[in-house]
Amino acid sequence: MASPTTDALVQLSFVIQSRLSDLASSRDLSLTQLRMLGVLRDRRPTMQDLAGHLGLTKSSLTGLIDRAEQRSLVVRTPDASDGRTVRVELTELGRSLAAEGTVAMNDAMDALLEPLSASDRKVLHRVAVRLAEAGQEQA
Amino acid sequence: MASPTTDALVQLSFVIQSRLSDLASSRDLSLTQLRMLGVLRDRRPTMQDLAGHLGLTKSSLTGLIDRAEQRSLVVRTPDASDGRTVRVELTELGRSLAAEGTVAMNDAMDALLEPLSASDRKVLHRVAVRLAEAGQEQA
DNA sequence: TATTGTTATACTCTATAACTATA
DNA sequence: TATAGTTATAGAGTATAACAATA
Repeated sequence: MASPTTDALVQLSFVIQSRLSDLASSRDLSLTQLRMLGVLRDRRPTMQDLAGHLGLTKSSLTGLIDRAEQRSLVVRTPDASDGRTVRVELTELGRSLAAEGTVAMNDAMDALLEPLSASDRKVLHRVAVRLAEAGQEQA
Repeated sequence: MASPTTDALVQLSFVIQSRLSDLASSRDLSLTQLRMLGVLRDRRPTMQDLAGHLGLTKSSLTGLIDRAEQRSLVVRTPDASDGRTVRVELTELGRSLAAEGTVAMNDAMDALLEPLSASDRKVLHRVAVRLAEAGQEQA
């Protein structure tokens, strides 16, 4: 048997992912696309950097950006200083979808956390920050 | 901007999913297949029930079980009392993989939680149980 | 008629390997 | 040669709609 804490944490992560997935697909986005839009809100990365942020190979990213570009969510722009490099940025449409997605995410998480006491929320916040940092460093 | 708590929780869920994914793919399983094996550890469900547990359509499940059956992880068995119904159960190989996966999951979660104090773990446990329950009821 | 499951089809996501263009 | 990105190819996962078999 899985330990009770393992089980609860894993289940919670599936609950969160499922909320995010629903929220994305109600806007005809995949979860990967929603993450990608989120990353681009404050960056104009190269293809390779973006692949790194999302944990994808460069060829996977090519396809992802192809589909997003077809939908006018992002554009590829040449890099002035290196002819091999391509930078990706949001279009206006992409930016508004990204902003909308962020609001929806906050609402969904607020709803999920609603049953918790203020002190539990505080602890959860602190613990989540710490674990997320530790987890991403290791990866 | 996403609220700090939303951000941390969402990131944490991605960290957990990524750990689980790694753990699954090191055994040549997808995360969905690993979940499916976990569900079958203590059930012998119909195709439809299993689809419900995993949040998939019946046709998606047909493909998933086709692939798992080709790898001898599960078997389809006819239901004695209803000729339309198919039940799915683990093979010995599937059962040992499922058990191994559970152990690996516990180890991975223990490693992730290692930096937390005992009291933080206690709160996290209680909160995760509560949120996971609430989240799954709603779904 | 209603239910259970499969098939046909299509699309997204992902990867590996080979390729092109630039440095 | 090395790096950035794309293309070719393949397979998993997912869904919708049409179908077959059973109830």
